[in-house]
Amino acid sequence: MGEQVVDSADTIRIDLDSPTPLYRQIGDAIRALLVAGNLVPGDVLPPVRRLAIDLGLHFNTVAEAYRMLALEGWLDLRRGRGAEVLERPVRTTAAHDVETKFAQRLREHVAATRAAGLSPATIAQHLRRIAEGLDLCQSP
Amino acid sequence: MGEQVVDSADTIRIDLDSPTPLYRQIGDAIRALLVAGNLVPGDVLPPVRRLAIDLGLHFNTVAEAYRMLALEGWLDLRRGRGAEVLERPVRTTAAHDVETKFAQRLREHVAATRAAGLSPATIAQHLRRIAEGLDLCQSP
DNA sequence: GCTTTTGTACACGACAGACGTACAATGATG
DNA sequence: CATCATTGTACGTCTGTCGTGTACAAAAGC
Repeated sequence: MGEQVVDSADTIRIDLDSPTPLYRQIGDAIRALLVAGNLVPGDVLPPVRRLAIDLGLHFNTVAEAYRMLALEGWLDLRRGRGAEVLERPVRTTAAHDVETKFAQRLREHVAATRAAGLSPATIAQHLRRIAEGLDLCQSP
Repeated sequence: MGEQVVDSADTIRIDLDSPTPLYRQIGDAIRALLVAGNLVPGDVLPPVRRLAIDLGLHFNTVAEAYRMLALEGWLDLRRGRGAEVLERPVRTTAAHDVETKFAQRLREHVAATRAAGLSPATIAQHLRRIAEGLDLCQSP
C-alpha cells in the first residue's frame, strides 16, 4: 500500500477556458480514477504543491479539490501526512432525483457534443463502451 | 410553421442549487430539445418574460440563454418579434479535441453518478438507450 | 398613431474562484 | 531530543461572473 498512481498531467486534463471551476475539474477527474479503481484505499495522492506544479496551477486550488473529495469520504486528509485514499462504502442508495438528473445531464451533454460536430455514431460508440465497462464492474 | 413547443417547466428543469449558471442550464436544456428535433426551424420560443415566469426566474436570465443559443446559430433573435428557430447545418466536422473532452466528461459524469449511489446497471441502461436513439437518428 | 409586446443595454450588488502569504502539524534527520 | 523540511490549513485580496433592477428601442397589433 501507499503507491502514487496519479501521474498528474498524464491522467488529469485541465481546460482553462471551461466554465467549470478548476478545483472541480481536478476533483471530478480524480473521482473518476477512484471509481474506476485506478486509485485504491491505501494509495497516497501527490502533495498539493507537486500536483499543482504539474498542472500549472496554484496549490490552494488543488487543496480545494482534495477537500471536496475528503468531504465526500474519499480521502483522509491530514497536514504533514498527505492525502490517503480511504475505504469508501459504495452504497447503492439510488434516489429518484439522482437518476433523473443524470439522464437529463446525459442528454444535454450528448446534444451539446452533437452540436459541436461529433458524429452520432462516434458518440454512440463511446456510450456503449462505457456501458460495457459498467457491466463487467458489477457482476463479473 | 410557428408553433410553440417549449412548455416551460414541463420540459425544462432548473436546479437552483447547481453550480452551473441558470442561463446555461436553460440554454443546455433548449439545445437538447433542438438537437432532438422537438424544436424545428420555424418554431417560435416563448417570450423571455413568459418563460422566466414559468421557471420562476428573471427575464434577463432567460434572455442570456437565448443569446447563447443565438451565438451558436440556433435562433434568430429580434426585438419585438421573438426568438425563432433557424435552419442550422449540422456539420459533422469532428475535431479530435471535441471527442476527447466528450469522453472524459462522460466518464466523470458516470463516476460522479456512481458515487452518488446509482447502480451501474441503471446507468448502463440509460447509456444504451441514448446510444440506440443516436443510431435511429443517423440512418433509419 | 398609439399602445402593447418583445428583446437589448447597462449599471449594481453579491458571491465564488484563483491566487498570495503566513501558519500549524507531522515526520525525517542529526 | 532539537531542528528542519514537508504538507495541509487559514485567511485576506482581487478579479470576474452571475443574477437582478431599471430604462430603452424596435416590431407588431389595434
